[in-house]
Amino acid sequence: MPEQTRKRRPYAPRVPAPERREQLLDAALTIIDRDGYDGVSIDAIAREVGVTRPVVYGAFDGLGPLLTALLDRQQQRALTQLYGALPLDALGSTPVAVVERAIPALHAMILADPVTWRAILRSPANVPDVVRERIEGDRTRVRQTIELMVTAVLAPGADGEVLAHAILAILDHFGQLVLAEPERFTADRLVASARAMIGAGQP
Amino acid sequence: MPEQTRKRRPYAPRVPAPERREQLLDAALTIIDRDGYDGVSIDAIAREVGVTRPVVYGAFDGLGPLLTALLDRQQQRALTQLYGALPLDALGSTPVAVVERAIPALHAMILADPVTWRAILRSPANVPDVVRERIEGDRTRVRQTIELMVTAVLAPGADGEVLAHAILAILDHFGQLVLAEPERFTADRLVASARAMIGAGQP
DNA sequence: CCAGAATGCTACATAGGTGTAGTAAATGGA
DNA sequence: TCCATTTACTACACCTATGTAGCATTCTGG
Repeated sequence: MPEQTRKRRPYAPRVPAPERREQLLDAALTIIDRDGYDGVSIDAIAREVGVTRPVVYGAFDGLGPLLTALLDRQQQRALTQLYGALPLDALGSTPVAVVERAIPALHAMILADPVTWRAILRSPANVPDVVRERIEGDRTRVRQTIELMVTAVLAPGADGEVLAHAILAILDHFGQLVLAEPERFTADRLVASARAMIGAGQP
Repeated sequence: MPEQTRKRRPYAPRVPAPERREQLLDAALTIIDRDGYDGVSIDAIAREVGVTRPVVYGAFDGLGPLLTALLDRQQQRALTQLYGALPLDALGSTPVAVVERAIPALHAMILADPVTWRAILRSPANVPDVVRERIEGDRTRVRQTIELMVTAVLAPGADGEVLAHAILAILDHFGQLVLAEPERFTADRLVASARAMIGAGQP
């Protein structure tokens, strides 16, 4: 009987459940960074870790819960970084001063953890609903924070809502530029342009 | 033999090839608008039209070529609209004047053909390569046009490249706001905010 | 009215993904 | 040492999508 047990797959190293969960989340993040959100699937994650699908199902209830857990893990990190970088104590400061503090801080923040920020900034509209709603919610909250800063710094008559949208759109796009070409888009360069935009004639 | 010909599918209306092609492109656009780019597939398009897949393959060589054809059709329309709305004769004008002309024009343009613009503005990173490259190329060209306008209007020392990125990011996002909530984000409101941003103290 | 061209359908093979039931191996404590 | 637990694997059933070969139907011009 030579063909009896035809090459059983070698066992992957046995790993306790909690550690396996972390490992799977890492794998998911790696895939997102390498192949984009489209590449993420239970199957791809299992392959990335060198394990079979049932192992993944043993650790998470499916792709949605897994990605939610991934967000849970990255979210605190990211938001902490972000709120640390935003000059929340902007009251009484000038717009230019705010920009000159915020942009370099955000620039450094992104380059310090590019994988996380690529996953957030490049997150497309087609991610699983759980993920999209989550990221959208965070964006909204950040935008509202920006709105507070805007109305604190600018004339009270300004349209804080729209300005906050515009600022976040710029920051978002600047972030993507930095991630794509860090050497070309330095903090100084972005600050200079931001300063030019707020109006060179500002006090 | 009662079960001999078990319900053959009723023939869809016969349509000459060129008309069928248009119909399929319309269906693809409808699906993109309704379900996003993820919903688009040969299968979905065939279903949308009420026809079987081989019919689609008879008209196009696959999803890539079909979407390319769709872009071909929408592109001229969109770019014509866009370059008509952009104040290319900006030299000698003030930034505020440029904004006051451009934003209402863009606003009207988007609301006049929301389906096309949703397909462009919401196009995510994960569309088929053909489409992504195409839209990216167009964006780059538009951005370069903006860069020309910027350097024409602003001080020659300004960083045209970064400013063009920022402006396009804002316009892009404003477009999405208008598409999402046209009543809330009127042209006037967006113009006012843009004016505030270029600096209230500008001449 | 009746070919033959044009158009549409069925059916199949292929590929990748989901989720699960049942089984096999490793591990640690009695 | 041996058994129970934990962990991992196999195998299957199912789904959706791609792409194609061959057959069926409709239409049109002679």
